[in-house]
Amino acid sequence: MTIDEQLEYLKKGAVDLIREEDLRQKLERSAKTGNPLRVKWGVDPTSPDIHLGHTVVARKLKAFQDLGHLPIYLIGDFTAMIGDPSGRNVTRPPLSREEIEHNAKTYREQVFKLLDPEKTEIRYNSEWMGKFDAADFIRLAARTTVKQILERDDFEKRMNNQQPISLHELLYPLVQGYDSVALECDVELGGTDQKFNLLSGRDLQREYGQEPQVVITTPLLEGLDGVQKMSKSYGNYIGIDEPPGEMFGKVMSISDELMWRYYELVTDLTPAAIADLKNRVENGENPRNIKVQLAKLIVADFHSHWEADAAENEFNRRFVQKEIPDQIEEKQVDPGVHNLAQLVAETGLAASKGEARRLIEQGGVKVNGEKATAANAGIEITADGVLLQVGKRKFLRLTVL
RNA sequence: GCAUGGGUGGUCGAGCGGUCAAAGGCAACGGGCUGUAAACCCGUCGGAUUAACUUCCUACGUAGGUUCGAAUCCUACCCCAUGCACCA
Repeated sequence: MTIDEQLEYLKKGAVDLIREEDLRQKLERSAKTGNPLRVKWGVDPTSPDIHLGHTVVARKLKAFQDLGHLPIYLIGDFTAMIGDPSGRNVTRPPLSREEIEHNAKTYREQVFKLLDPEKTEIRYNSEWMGKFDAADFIRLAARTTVKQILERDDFEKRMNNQQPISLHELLYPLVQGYDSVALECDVELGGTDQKFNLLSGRDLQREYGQEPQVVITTPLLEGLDGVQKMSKSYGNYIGIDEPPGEMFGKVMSISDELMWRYYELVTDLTPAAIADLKNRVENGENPRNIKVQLAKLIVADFHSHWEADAAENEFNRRFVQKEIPDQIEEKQVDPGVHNLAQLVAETGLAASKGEARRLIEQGGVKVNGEKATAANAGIEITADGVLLQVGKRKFLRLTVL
């Protein structure tokens, strides 16, 4: 690829590229000297799972890797030990060394579903931040001004909305920025919400006499609800560790509109190919088909093609032909006659007896495939077992103890 | 420390003595329809209890109080925000 082509490739889907000219220079120099660019992606190991939203950035990292550059996967274990700044109302408890180590490990495994581990550097910011003493920290803090830090969009908003900002949050951009100094990064990637922090790396590198890194931000992927950004705490995420069937189903549950966003951000399809799909829908093709294709692409990315096919088949059988799944969880109960609502609640299919009753009244509960009508019906659990279904997705086979 | 304004259900956010288990939005859940776990429409959305109209309990920062009656008024406390306190 020519430098121009590389630039185009790296720009795809990015929101900010600061500055393009700097990136061009770095690419040119790298091509000349043969030294790969050092490209950092920092993650916060407070929650152990990577979801689809993270992969938007990870893909960009992979793009650099594919061009022969060096991804640096930075695990922010030091910052994690202090606590999490993004927990706006809830201050999450600091994690222990062991928890962080554990999370970092799963992170590593997961990210290598996308990246080539042989060509990736994994670093921890405790390597250098852990050696900082209070004096070092104060010296670092002296490199910036309060006003500069408060320019960060979300700080400004929170100031205006009278929401609290604790002091240590102001230090985060500094620590994150210093990581770039320590790693001598050429490029740093992150979601658009990271823009300020990434830029602060540029500033600090300049302060420390280094060439400032290039900053590339990627859009934040909306979660399944299509409203909020994908995040574990909103429960609207697709974890890349999830089983194929689950993953497939979740993709199918996003709205037709949102699916385009997923195509753009988490698949390798070119803009032209996506435009083509859109065209097909406009010309009357069922968006469902296009969504199935998306679901398969995503499942195949993190599992395999055959598992993607299997997930599709399973999905069709269950939701199109409304058959019951092959694998059903079993639970043992005492033999004899049970009150239905009670049973549904006790087995965890509903959160409470009241909810169970409501579900039954609304026709959401089936016993052996028959819609249950009376909440207080007695049902007998025999040696043959009883198949209990709540809604379309929850199945449970009850057998005698 | 003082002053002012706040703390409401998963979340945002109304209510400011009774008709409040608490409007409305969002999220979630069930049903219908369909092209799917999409869109749309309908319903549900603290817990227990009754076949059911019901009844009971728990809940509006915490603890008390006033009142026949409190999320709403008073007192104390806790927490949050903003401002003031220095430069006279």
